[in-house]
Amino acid sequence: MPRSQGSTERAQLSRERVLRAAVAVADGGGLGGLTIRSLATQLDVKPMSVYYYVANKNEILDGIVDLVFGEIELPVPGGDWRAEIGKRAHSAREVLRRHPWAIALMESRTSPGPATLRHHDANVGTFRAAGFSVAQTAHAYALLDAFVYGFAVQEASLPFEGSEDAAEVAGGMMEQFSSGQYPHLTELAVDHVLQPGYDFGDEFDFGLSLILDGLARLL
Amino acid sequence: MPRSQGSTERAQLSRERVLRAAVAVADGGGLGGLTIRSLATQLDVKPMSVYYYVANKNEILDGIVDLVFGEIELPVPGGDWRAEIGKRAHSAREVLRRHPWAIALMESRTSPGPATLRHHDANVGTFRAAGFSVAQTAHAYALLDAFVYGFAVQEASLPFEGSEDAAEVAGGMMEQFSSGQYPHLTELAVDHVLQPGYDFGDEFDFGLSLILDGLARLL
DNA sequence: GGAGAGTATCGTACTTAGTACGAAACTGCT
DNA sequence: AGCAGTTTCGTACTAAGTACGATACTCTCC
Repeated sequence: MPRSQGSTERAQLSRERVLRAAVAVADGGGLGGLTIRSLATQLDVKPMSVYYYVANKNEILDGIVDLVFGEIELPVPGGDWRAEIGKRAHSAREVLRRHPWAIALMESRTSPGPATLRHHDANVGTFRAAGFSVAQTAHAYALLDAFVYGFAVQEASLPFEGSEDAAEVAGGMMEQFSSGQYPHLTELAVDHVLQPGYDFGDEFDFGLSLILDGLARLL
Repeated sequence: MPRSQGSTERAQLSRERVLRAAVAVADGGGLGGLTIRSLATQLDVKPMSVYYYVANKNEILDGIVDLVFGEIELPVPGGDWRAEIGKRAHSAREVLRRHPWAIALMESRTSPGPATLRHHDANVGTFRAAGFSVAQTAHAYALLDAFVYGFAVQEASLPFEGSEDAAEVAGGMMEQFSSGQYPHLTELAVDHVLQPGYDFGDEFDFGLSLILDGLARLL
């Protein structure tokens, strides 16, 4: 019974709408909160209706990973490679921050969608245009992406957001720290991480610069 | 009814045995294959028996993450920092290769166990002993771990193991490649990744060296 | 050596989630 | 109107986490 009463006109479903709604649900409640039923609720339909547009939940997961890849700004081959690669690294980090659940997914999905392939192609192309050999490009891209993904993993696992609430969260761990068993961790926490103004996110630029410097030396 | 017939003496359960069995199940069938029922089968008991040793499945997940951290070789503060840090990076990579499911877990768990804390403490201590300032240690460790985790994520998402079967797996993707839409990816695949002898794992040493070189320059 | 008390294991059953199967409601054509 | 194609939904089965309480075994302490 589509578009039932004619008055409360409900937009048509579509694969696109299903996947976008899935992203919204995951953003709100994590991957665990994404169930066919929660997705159906979000779309204001009954669970089985979404199965007209996707074969199964796996297809939804593949689909939203590709949507996320599509949100990352593409580097432009032929431009200033440091700027282009840096730009897309920052963009990727932002996107993964917006959709932390995507990191876990990218690991388990094995069938890349078109946005994913386009994304990788643009990156590889940027390195090649900058003068990196094919082998060097493989090295560089593997390293850079390992850093971006890994940083996102770390950032996602932080139990706090920003620097303000770091202190209180750390309070709980401090009980274990105060046993004196972890002196170096304690020092790092007390003298650095818990200081006002500390933002783990700043570590991203340090790492990115170090890596880009190292890569530049290859040329 | 413990140790029932006296003859088929079944070893006592324990939290330790439960967690080790959980690791074994996850190693065999991935995180998805780890259910209370599959775990119980592995232990040769009935599902509810494991709940005597753990409060819920979450506790199992926290527990096995800590077990995995415990498998990683610790660096020794005060030794040759490059060697020590490099050793633990390789060890971490090996361990994460043995237990690929652990990567996804580390992201979502927020209550570190003792092995986890000990691990981080040893790393931080090694940097400090090498002469890195507290702030530099934070930079260095964040960068290094981002790389190690990120590399593990990438390695886990490879649909093949070793270089032999790369070719056939790539065959499927090639259909999309051959459309000519992804020229740089195609070049990378054909001229490099699919060449005999290519092993993605080798990229690890390149990245690790580049990072350690960059860090050494800080001192 | 029997009576609790404590320890370890299990049976039953409820809940949530994915989804197969087919019915039903609506659309546009003829 | 009648029919075919499209879209949505109702019912129901299965798998998995786990609450609750029963059951069986072990270890004191008299």
